[in-house]
Amino acid sequence: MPGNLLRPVVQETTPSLIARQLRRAIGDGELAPGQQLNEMELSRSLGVSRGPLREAMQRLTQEGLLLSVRNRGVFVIEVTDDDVRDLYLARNAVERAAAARVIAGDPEAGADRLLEKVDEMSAAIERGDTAALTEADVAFHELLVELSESPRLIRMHDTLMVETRMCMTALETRYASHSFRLDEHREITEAIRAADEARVDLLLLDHMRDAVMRLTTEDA
Amino acid sequence: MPGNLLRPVVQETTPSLIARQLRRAIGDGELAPGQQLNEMELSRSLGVSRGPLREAMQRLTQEGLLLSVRNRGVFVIEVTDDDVRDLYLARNAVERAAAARVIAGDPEAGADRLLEKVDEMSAAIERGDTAALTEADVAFHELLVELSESPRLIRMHDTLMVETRMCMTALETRYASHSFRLDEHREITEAIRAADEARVDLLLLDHMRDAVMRLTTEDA
DNA sequence: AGGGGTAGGATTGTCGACAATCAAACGGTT
DNA sequence: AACCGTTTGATTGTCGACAATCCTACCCCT
Repeated sequence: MPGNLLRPVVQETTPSLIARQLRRAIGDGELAPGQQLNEMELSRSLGVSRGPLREAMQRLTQEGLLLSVRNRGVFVIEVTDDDVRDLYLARNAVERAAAARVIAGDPEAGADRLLEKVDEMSAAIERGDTAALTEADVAFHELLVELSESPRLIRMHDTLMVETRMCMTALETRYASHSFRLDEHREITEAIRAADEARVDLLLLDHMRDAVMRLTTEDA
Repeated sequence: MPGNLLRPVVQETTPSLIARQLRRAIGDGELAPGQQLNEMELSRSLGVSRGPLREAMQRLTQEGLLLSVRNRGVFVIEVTDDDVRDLYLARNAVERAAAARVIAGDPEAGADRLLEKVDEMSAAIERGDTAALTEADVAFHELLVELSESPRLIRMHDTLMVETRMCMTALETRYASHSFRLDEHREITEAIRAADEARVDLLLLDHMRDAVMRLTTEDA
């Protein structure tokens, strides 16, 4: 036995790989909101046939990232202000539950891991690297949900975060100066360490409200 | 203008239709947990080609209802006790947020609609119709989330409810005598009407705990 | 008898081609 | 000039066929 470091070989399926590529492209804005996805063109640039590509697009359609219109094609969704509000409502629901799980589990260890991400944000701010800041911000929330160790919360959250990333890149200009958000993340982390669920709920809600304000024009 | 009652024609896409069929079949147990889905056979019985069927299966794979293994095929997921717990954890997260939205909106109207479902459950119990009882139970929770008017909560919840239904039908025997759950639903409804969010949270959590207890063998 | 290797059958993965549908441009008519 | 019908080009929807992979059963060898 050459050690336990040989994982079971799980070949990922092709549509799954393509789907991930598309998700990244949407999140990074390479595929703009409203844009139609030309199957022939996309399949060529991805080096696959239309079949697997179509299967991958169905996955994103199910996630709500693409909009499929019969005999017309699939389009990247356009997020309205209402969508942003709904997006953060859903994120709040998921992250709140995840935080509760972390608190019920090992809040100390979780807080330590989360602080690393806060430090990354801090470093990104020092360098004035807004892209890295956004990444660290996203990573913080993804880690929070991962720490819950709930497959379903994680899956739902992943979908929501692609949309979030899409909004952030689309409105990068308006989203620029969020240096003060650093403190918000730190407070959330410490509230988790203190196992103060009520306070975490409150802080998360505020955090989401801030983001919505920043990402929408008219506020509801 | 012949009235405003002509909706815009939205042709549903074929994979979407197939996906719904598959979801229903899985929820009703026609496709048993762990069973492999033979593409050729299924496509014949659905009257479509393998292409659209595969696209539909990718949708369910994304939802977590099917498990796709490369070069082996797709299988209906088998829900372990851990899965049941996670399932209800996720459901609690979604329904809790939905209830909060209802309370923030029009709790009176929502409670009225919910009471209808409770009455349906009551009627089903009178008739001894367990199938109808299960349906009404599911309908109650689906309505609760629909009332939130949150597209994302609704979409996530729909997925979770297919799994729930699958568990219920798989363990129908053990799940039989849930007459007392009627009161739980009524209490939840009235707590919503009273706009007592904390109480709704508590009742929902209890409700979920009950269900998990009933659907699992070993309790965590 | 046990183990390993090998052929067979079946299923999935991928591709290319054809049919169906749609949006836009064109041309004719009033 | 405005409107309507038609044609055209392009894109999607669907299908069948071929290649790749895997599981099973069988056979041979030790």
